[in-house]
Parts: sequence; C-alpha cells; structure tokens
Amino acid sequence: MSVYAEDGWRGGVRRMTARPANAHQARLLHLLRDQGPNSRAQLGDQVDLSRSKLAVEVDRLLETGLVVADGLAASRGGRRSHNIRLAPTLRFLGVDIGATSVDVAVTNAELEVLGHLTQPMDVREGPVAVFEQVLALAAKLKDSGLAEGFDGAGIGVPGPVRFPEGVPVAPPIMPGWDGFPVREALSQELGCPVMVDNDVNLMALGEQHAGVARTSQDFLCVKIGTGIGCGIVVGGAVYRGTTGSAGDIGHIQVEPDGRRCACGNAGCLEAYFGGAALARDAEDAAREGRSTALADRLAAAGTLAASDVSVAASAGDATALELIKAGGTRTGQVIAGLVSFFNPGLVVIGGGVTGLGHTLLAAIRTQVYHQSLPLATGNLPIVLGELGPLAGVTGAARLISDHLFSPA
Amino acid sequence: MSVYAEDGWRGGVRRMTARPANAHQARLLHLLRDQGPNSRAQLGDQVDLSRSKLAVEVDRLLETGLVVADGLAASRGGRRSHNIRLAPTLRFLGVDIGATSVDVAVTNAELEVLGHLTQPMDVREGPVAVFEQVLALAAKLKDSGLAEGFDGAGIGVPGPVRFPEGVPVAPPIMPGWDGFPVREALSQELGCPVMVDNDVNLMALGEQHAGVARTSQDFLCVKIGTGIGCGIVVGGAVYRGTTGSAGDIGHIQVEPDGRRCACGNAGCLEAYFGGAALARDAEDAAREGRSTALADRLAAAGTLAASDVSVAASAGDATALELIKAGGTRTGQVIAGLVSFFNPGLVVIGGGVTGLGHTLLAAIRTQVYHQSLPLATGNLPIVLGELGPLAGVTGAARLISDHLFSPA
DNA sequence: ACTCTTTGTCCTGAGACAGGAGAAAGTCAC
DNA sequence: GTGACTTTCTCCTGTCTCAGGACAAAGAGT
Repeated sequence: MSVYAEDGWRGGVRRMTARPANAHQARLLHLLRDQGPNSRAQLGDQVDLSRSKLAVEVDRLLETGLVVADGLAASRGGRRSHNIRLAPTLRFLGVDIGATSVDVAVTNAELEVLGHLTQPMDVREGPVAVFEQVLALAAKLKDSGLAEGFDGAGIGVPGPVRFPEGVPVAPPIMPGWDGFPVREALSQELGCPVMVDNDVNLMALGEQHAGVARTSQDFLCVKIGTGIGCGIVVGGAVYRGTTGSAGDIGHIQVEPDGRRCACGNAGCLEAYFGGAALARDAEDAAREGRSTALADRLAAAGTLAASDVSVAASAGDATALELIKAGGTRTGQVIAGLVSFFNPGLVVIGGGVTGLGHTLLAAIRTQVYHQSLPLATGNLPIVLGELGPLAGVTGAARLISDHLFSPA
Repeated sequence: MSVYAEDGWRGGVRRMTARPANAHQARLLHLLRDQGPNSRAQLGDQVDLSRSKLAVEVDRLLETGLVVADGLAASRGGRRSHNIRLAPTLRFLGVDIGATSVDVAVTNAELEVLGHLTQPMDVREGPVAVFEQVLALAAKLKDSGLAEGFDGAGIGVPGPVRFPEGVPVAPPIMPGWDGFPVREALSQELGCPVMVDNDVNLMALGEQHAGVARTSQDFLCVKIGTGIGCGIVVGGAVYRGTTGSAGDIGHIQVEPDGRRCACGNAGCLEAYFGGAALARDAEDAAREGRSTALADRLAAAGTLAASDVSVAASAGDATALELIKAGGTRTGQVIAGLVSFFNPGLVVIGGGVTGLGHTLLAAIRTQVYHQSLPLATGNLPIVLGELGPLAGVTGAARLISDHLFSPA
C-alpha cells in the first residue's frame, strides 16, 4: 500500500501552499476555475468590487502563485488586457471508486480532465487492496507526464460517508471499509489535501460543473450502477443528510411484500433493478429459455452482467428490452415519489447502466410523468448525464477544488 | 370583503416603518426575537462585533424605534445592564387557512401568541369569502385590545404557493384560489406587509421556532389534516422546491394499482389516509356494521369526521383503532422512503389528525423503523408536534418577522 | 472606605474601499 | 500619419468601518 513510499512522494512537498486569504479571493478563484482566463476588467464586472480593490486582491493572488498573468488578450478596441488564469501547473486527482471498478483522472485547475484511467476492481477486497490500485493508477498518470504531483485529491466511495471526517460509515456493499480513514490515509500517501464523498454526490457535482446540470440550483442525480443512489443538490450545494446517508434510495420499497432484498427487507428497488438485479434477472431469463441472445452469452461466459443485457437490447432482443423497461418503470415509481416530495428542477440519470440508454429513459419518463402531479412535472426535464464515466472524477476534482479555493 | 374599509384601517398608517439597515442589525433583531430581552453585553457575546460597533448598531436600532431600552436588569456583581428588547407594541398577525377551518392569532415581536381564534370554514368557498372571515377574526382580536394594528402578517394556505409573489398555484383542493393575489390583497386590507406560504411549511417553521424542532437543522414535518403534506427544512431554512410544490407527498403511490384517488391516479397515500379518507373509511365501517360506536355516531350526525374516529378509538373501539393503525402504516411506508432519501435528523408529525395520538405515532414508527435502513433511523426521533393548532399561526408570524427583520 | 467586577461610552488608529484622475496601449476614421 | 476615441489598468485620496484600549458608571463584597 505504498507505491510512493520509495520514490519519496509520501510526505513530499505540498505543491499548493497558498489558500485564498478572504472571500473576495475565493470568489475570484472560483470564477477563474469555472470560466477560464479572464482579464481584470472581466473579473471586475462580476464581483461587485471597485477596480482598485480588485486590483489589490488580484495582485495578492499573483504573489501567492495561485494565479498567473500570462500574455495579453486581443484588443477589443482599446488597451489590451492581461490574461489572468489559475496556475497552469496546478493538478487535481479525481478518484471514483465504484462497486466493480475504479476510475482515476488528473485535471488541471479548471477541472478539465487531462488523463483518465479505469480498471475493473471489487470494492469488497477492502480499502488496502483498493488503495494500492488507486495509487498505482495515479502513479501511471503522473509518470505519463500529466502531473508532477497533486495539489489536492477528491475521492468517491460507493456508500455513506461522514463527510467532515472523510470516513465511510456502515457501507452495506463494502463492509471492510467501515470506519476506514480514507481521507487521512490518502492524504498521507499523496502528500496533499483530500476530500471524501459518496460517489453519487460526486456524480451530481460533476454534472453540475460540466454537464447537464450547469444551470440548475435544485436537482436530483440518480445513479444506477451496481446499486441505485441519488445525489441531492439544494440551492446549488450537495445535501448529505444528518448522517451522510441522504440519497440512499436503493432500499425504498416499491412492492409491499415483494422480492427479498440483500438488506433484509422485502420489495426494495434494488431487488428489482440495478446492475446486480438486472444481471440476475437476465440469467434467469436465459436459463428459462426466454431469450436466445442472453442464453448464448451465458453459455459463452458462464455468467451475465448488466452490459450483456445492454448488448442484447441493442440487437433487438425482446426479453432484454422487457427487462430494461420493467426496471425503468420500477425506478420511475421511486423517482415519481421523489419528484412529488422534492420538486426538483431537473432529474439526471447516470451511472453504468446508462448504456441502456433511451429505452431506460423512456420507461422512467413515462412512469414519472404519469404518476407525479402536473405542477411538479410540468417543466421537469429528465435527462441522461452528459459526462458518462468522467462525471465522478470531475465531481471529485470539483470537491477538492471547492475546498482549496475557500479561505482556510 | 372589506371589514376594515369603513373604520379606516385600509390604507391606514403603516406601523412598523423601519427595517434593519444592515446584516448586523438584522442579526440583533433575530436574537432579540428568539431569546427575548438581552443586555448589550449579552448581545455582544453572540454577534462577533466589537463593543463599540455593537453599541452603534444598538443605538441606531433604538433610534428607529424597533427596539427599546426599558429598565435595568439586576446586577450580576457589577454595573447593572440595560434591558434591550424589541418594541413591545409590535404586533404580527398569523393566519392559517386549512381545508376546513381557519386559525388567526396575534403575536408580539417575540412571536408569543397573545390571542387566538379558530373557526370552521371551507376553503372551497373561495378567497373572497374566506378573506372576509379572516378579516373579521383579525378585527375581533384587534377590538379585544390585543393590537392597535398589525406590523406584518403571515398567512398559510393549503396548497402550493409561488413564494416570491405570494400567490397560490394550481391548488387541487382549493380551485378558486389559483392565481389569486393573496399577498397583495391581504396587504391592501391590513395595510401592512404580508408573506404567504404553504400551510405545511408554516407548521414546520412554527415547530422550529417554538416547538420540538428548536435545535434541528434538517428535518421533516408531516402534517396530516384533510390531506397530507410535508414541510422540508434544509440547513435551517424551509425548502420550497422549484415550483413551490415540494413536500406534496399526499399523492405518492403506496399501492400499485390501488384505490382510485381524486387526483386521477391510483394508490395515492391520500386515497388511504388523511382526514377525508379516514372519514370515508369510518362511514363504510359504520354502514357495514363493523363498529357500533361509529354506527351510533353516524346515525346521530348523518356523517362522520376524522374526529369521530378519534373519539371512538379513545373509547377503545377496535375498528377505529384498526383504521388508525392501517393509516399510520401507510403513512409510515411513505415516510420510510422519505427518510431513506432525505436522512433527516427529526420527523415531526402534526396536523388535525394528531388527535389520533399515540396509536397513530406507534404505527408510523413501527413502519419506518422496520423499513428504513439503520443508518438513517439509528438516531431518528419521530415525534408529535408540540404546538398543535398554534404551530401554523406561530410559523406564519415567524415568516413575516423573518422578512421584516431582514435588510430591505 | 476600598477593591473588584461588570457594563457601557468614548476615542484613536488601522485597514477596507469607492471613485476620480490619469497613464498605457490600443482602434478607427480621415 | 494624426487626432479622437475606447478600453484597460494604476495610483491616489478621502471616507467609512471597525477593533480594541482607556475610561466612566454603577454596583457587590470586605
């Protein structure tokens, strides 16, 4: 678990030494992050500060090295402006740990993904084994010349997190992680500040930063992967709940006295849909001879995954389509309830199962629009996420940048 | 519709002319409202301002007449302090319009209810008729010497509200109110600022101000009256949703293909519970001879109300108890889903049906604790509201005081 | 009578800040 | 090329905010 112990990364120099000294500077950093390079004049138009005060704060930021002035912009009919931008050497690491895979990416200060690696993995192997892989992937990205080191890292885990401490709590699908000091440990290894959150929340942050939710203040982000979760954004900020388990919708009941669920209850959404349930249903269908396409895949591989259903559906397999539609309807049932309750301005559907695409989306939409009240659905877009596998890592980078770009 | 047009109240002098000039003053007003009289020193301990700056702001507030200094407090071992308090002449009007009744109350600046009147009423009579009653009740309170006039009024209506404009939108149970300019109209009649909100949100505000939710930042307030709604408080503030319909949980589906509901769908919570459903179920039970107690009441009155079930249950009637338990279980089903999703720190149960008391509460608790995940329910109190019929009017007073005690 | 504590007032100096004046560096019309 | 105009950025000055020390007021305790 210490890929970096040897080459001296551990406990190495912290690269980003400065933090904004006040709210004005924090505001400026956020503007530069979200909009890219700006002139002083452009910044001034957005921050409600006098030119003099703005100049002072920009100068101070330049002194810290957090931002740089490089080159002059083209004239717009007068004196040319200086390009103020975030330090081009800043690098954030985004890590998205799923149930069955891990994504790692490097971004610059504007949170553009410069490099991205994915690897199959099983969270149940526990934090030590997973960390080794994460660090190896990070090292590979670093060695490919994308970063000389990291100024901060965000990491998402597939379960509830005690956010202030960055520690998973009672995660059902990753028992070995309970109480493991993720933040502390990763920070030690990387030698930089780290923030930890639920993977679903990070997907919401990612879509908010660079995806479909850019202009939304109140929205839901439903992630359908191995399990099903929901990121909640209220007033532009992620809402995490009292104990960090908000958005845990996989175990909402959709059928009284329905199928047994791994959680011990009956009729949970996850007993009917999600990667795990879908794979199981597909195997059943294959064995019962309801789908030759699925049966062929099963015979070839010995086991089926959600992606097999996706492939079969694309090929027009009726049973596969039916499975997706049924799952979408179940999911739509739950989302309809959430829409009535929360009255969001947008619902984003994402996660691994988005490969199921528009069949799934159509089933969800049908159910929600049919079941929720018109006032709540009247102007409610239900759309697929835009960022795919980059949503999580982008959100992770945004999480840590939000932290570092705030006054200490 | 103008009880006051004659006696010159309409367009009369606005009593509270001043508003806080800055955030510091607003903070001080809120402290004085929530804690009662304070000395300058006590205020200073809570506002992170220097003594000099504090003194300046207090002096300015004294000049405006919003606060007064009356008398000296007992010595605590040194010089005696001046009691700084909100102007004792300030009066707020709180109005809570329910489906079948209206509550009106007068409070002082500390939001203590000085007088309170209730009257049966049917919202479906429309805004004009209801306003007449509200104004008559307000006049009665005024004439009894509790107020010489009102500095502000809050009003709750049983349906979604476009909050910034104070206008009901598409309210299912009060069709005549759609788009009626409640804020504007009441403000004209009373000659003071008015804020309008959903009745459920006001109940949440009331319980937060003076009831069981005093220390909670994130909680749900489920109001079971004629219909069923839910107030959502996030980070201490009421969340109203994108179109003002957040918390509309009465039409969440609890039974796929279940009972038809007035909304056009099937299996809604309100088709199974709430004052209206309960009364109907009780009548059915009476007619079918399942309860002599209820049958007697029905014979006597010709119709049954939820309160009849309450009375029968108190007398030990098994069928009445069963009805309450079944309704509580249904409600618990929905709340369990909301708890998983929202992970609140507290759930408050209130509304007219709280007369059903602990039978109802027990059924809800059983269902929620059984059905939601342990992490979300582990430390989750589910309690009855403390304020009863005063929750709504207290919340209404708080709504307008929050508004008036903020910088203009 | 004396000391100590608490409360409240006054004063001064440091820093935050807005906005005017003007320098720098360009475009554009002629 | 020249002059008029625009845009960007810098510098300066006067105003306002504010913290904290000194001090006055008013009481308790000995």
